[in-house]
Amino acid sequence: MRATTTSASLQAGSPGAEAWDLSRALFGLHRRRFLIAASEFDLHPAQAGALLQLAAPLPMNALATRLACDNSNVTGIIDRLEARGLVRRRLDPEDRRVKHVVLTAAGTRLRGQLLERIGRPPHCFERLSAEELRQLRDILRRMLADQPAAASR
Amino acid sequence: MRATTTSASLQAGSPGAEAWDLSRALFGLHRRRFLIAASEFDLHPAQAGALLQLAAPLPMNALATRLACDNSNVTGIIDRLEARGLVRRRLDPEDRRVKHVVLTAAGTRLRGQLLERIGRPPHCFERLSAEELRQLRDILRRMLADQPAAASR
DNA sequence: TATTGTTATACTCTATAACTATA
DNA sequence: TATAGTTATAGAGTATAACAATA
Repeated sequence: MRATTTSASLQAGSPGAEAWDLSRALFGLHRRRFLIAASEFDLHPAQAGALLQLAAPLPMNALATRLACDNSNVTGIIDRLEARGLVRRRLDPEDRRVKHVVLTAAGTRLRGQLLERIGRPPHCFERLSAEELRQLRDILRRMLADQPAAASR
Repeated sequence: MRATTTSASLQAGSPGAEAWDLSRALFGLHRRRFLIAASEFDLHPAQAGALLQLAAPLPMNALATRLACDNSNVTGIIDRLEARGLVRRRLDPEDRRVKHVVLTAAGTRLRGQLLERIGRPPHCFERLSAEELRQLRDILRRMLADQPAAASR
């Protein structure tokens, strides 16, 4: 027995708990697609993950937070993406400690190709009716509204 | 312009496409939780991923498929989990080429602790009503019904 | 004094290819 | 001949700690 503040619909065996279990099964499917897509572009998973985070320029620091890894790892990952001409470092004129990671044209193109692969809904989405897809979208919208990308729990 | 066989509710900008985009945002959140939980138990992400796959014993081979990596990687990952007393290799009496990876008592315990961390729905689930959680569960159930864990697209 | 990013180190993961044992 | 798993190798990721530059 554990005392929690969780609402009834989120406790073990509840609809919420089961919905999260099923979500995690879907994550596994997505993860495999992601790994396969990354390898097809000769990207290490961590490199592909970094590229995907770079919809807009991001300080090294923020990138480390999003990738849930140490700052020192980002140095190496960005080094190699930079050597491949996919990103560049841009100094922040307002705080000269900070470096922003910016996609090059080639990086933008490759990121787009990566998104074409993993951005397409998986086949199991085709099992749903148009009405169910709308319901799913609306529920996820409400769940994720105003959630900063780098958050959280 | 690309010719696809995708139904109207899955094309770019459609409810289905947006639902998938939002799902991927949720995956990112889950991924960060997973990485943090793994490091708290001194597990490399790949080791934690392997442990999570081991709800039941699994041949090395099948584990490699689920982790979307080469067989040769699984050898090292399982070596280290075995050295830590979390899993053991069990020979298959029917096909002596095959080794099944089985959780030890300690491995079962650690896997349970890991699941306590990442198996709890994230805070954003609390934004949903009981009715919405039921809807979400039902939609995901239909989407994932009869999908083998190691599948697919 | 704290923060950003880098470097150095040790360990782990990853893919590839070659190898052994078994089918 | 094909498959399951291991080994060897080279390159990359990962955490930790120490460091320089900047705030």
